Amino acid sequence: MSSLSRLLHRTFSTSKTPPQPNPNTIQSLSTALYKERNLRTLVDKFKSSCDNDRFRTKTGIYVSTVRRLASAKKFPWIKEILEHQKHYTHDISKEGFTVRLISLYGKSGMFEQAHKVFDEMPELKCDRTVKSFNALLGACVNSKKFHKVDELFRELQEKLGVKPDVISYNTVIKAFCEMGKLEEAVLMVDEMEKNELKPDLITFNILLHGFYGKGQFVDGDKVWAKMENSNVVPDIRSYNAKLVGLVCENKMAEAVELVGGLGSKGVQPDVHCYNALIRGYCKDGNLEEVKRWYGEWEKYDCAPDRATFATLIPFLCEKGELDWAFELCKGIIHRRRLVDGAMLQLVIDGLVKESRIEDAKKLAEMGKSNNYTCYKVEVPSQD
DNA sequence: GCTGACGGGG
Repeated sequence: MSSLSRLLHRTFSTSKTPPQPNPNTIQSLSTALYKERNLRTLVDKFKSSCDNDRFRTKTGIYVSTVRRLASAKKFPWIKEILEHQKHYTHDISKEGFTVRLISLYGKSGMFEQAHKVFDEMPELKCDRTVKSFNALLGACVNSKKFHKVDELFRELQEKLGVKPDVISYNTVIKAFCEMGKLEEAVLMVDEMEKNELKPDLITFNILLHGFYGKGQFVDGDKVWAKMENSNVVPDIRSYNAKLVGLVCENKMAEAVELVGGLGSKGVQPDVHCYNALIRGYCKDGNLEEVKRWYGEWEKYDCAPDRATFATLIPFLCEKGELDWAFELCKGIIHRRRLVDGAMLQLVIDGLVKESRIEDAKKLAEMGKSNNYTCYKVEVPSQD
């Protein structure tokens, strides 16, 4: 047990230290080759680990491995490890396992492959129920083939004789919202009700996100009213959908009021609320309010995260608030999940522009020792 | 256990 976990951790952990980054071309080429070799090793280790029955139950490792390969655009390797799964005839005949493959292909944007697995299910001796039907719809959405979703939904219902459930409808509604076809999304709700399926919290959240996100408050409020009439209790995501809409429309006073009122509704504000407000004030160019809200973190049950800094740091650089940006970077640079190399480079460039070469070098040095790949200090010429 | 549905920036 523990030896398997240790092996898994050693092999598939993402916290492996990359080699020393270097802006020099030859060096960065060798870094790229190193990464490539590393990923190839990962693929081989993954495939051989699959022979272990317990390994194949580790959904999380499948997800993180495929995600790493997808972000490196190694799509043939994704195909290699997922097609390899078909050797495990006992597993592949279980719908849950095959659904996993379909959904992993979908998350990698490989809809064609997802569809192929779905089509092969009969010959893989695997039953197809509404579960794999939904997995395929979801893969279609995740691959951003939104226009295909509705067609697939109609076509497969007939072909397979499956009866769609709430999840099927929610997936199609999501696709319509993504395409901005909000009226059609609402028509789908009518259709599901006709088929005696009740829209649930997720249905409403998808719609709220669609309408409010496009600044359509009147229709968004209609969805909200329908949600309440259906005795569906809004959660933090429902409120955040509205909040994002308010922030997009620069309605900051209403946005603040909304967040302030959450407590009395028994809803705990989360990091998305704060980021939305900070984003709004950055968009407004309102440094005072950005400062004020940033300081509010500790009063609540959340901490600034990657999205916070991704909003805040470019804003501070633009405003010439290099002191604050510099301090923030120094504080979070050892936590890679919070800040990326592009953010550091922004601050370094800002410092250089103010002729604070020593500070720029210091930050670049810190970046280097924390294995960031982006840390160039280009000293402007003196003339 | 066997994950099919809702989030944020560039």
